[in-house]
Amino acid sequence: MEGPCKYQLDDLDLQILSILFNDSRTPFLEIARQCHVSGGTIHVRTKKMEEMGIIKGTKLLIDTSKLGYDICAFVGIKLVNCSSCEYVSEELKKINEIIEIHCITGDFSILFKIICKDISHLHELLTNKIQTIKGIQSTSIFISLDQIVDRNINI
Amino acid sequence: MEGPCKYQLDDLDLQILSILFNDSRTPFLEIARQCHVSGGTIHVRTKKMEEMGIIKGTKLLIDTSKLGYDICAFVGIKLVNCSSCEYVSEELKKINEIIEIHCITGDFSILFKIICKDISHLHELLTNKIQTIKGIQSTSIFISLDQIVDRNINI
DNA sequence: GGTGAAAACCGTAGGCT
DNA sequence: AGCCTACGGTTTTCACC
Repeated sequence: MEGPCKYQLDDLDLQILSILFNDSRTPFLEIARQCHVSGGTIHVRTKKMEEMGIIKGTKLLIDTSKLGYDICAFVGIKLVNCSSCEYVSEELKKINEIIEIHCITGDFSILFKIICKDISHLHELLTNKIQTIKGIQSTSIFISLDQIVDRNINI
Repeated sequence: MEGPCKYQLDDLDLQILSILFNDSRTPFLEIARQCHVSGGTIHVRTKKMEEMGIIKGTKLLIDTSKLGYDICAFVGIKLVNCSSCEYVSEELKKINEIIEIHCITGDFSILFKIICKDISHLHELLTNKIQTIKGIQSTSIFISLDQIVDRNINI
């Protein structure tokens, strides 16, 4: 194995990924022009990377504040018992406003990202939906004042 | 104002968003069929939401572990002085492996998400690129063992 | 593995209701 | 504001190299 990654992607694959990172809707023919190959090749390569599971899809980026969701916060959870991690994350999953959940090492067992309309909405979700989940010892809130970067790794 | 959000989106707009949340590359004609309107209408609505800044674009979702980046971690930063927040985040922005940066309230001033090949890569970045930034007092690492959810809010 | 062209499909603009 | 039509561009496939 000589490539930089597990799946022996060649330079062309990486170049395609790099272009799609900047704009995931770049037409294949435009990518083809930039890479000096035919559109068919881009199609085959992209499909291959999708089948490999490298490209999982695309996510719509929206300005949640314009939808009335002004608060973005991270919440760290300490569990009474580590073994309840799976149960608690399954319960968190049911809450629509939670858009990212991670099991983590360190001071907390679970870290999640939540989007709320305002502080009282956050308060209500914490009190009535989150802190009522069995096995949670405590929650620590980190409200995002500003998201400065949201991008893909540049390979 | 009677809608659920600041920008008076109607049911059709919300339905379009909802479909795009599930798959941001759904063809307009397919959305049109699901919403029982013409493709042109979907085009106009989508363009309107882009112009309003509600739809900011799309982000390619990739399996970073398949690209050889096995470690995903959150890092909380305590600053010597709150006022250096902007400077520090600008410096962090220059590091490719950092894909998300937030200014936050709470125990930390800055929280960022970083993708690394392995633990030694993370160690190297922390020691040589991150902890050398002026104004950082301490860093706390939370390694993600499992990302369970990554989605948009379901309106 | 790549090419180039054909066919099917989609995005976009313009006119009409 | 939505519908329909038409055009230009894109995706996808496939025979050929």
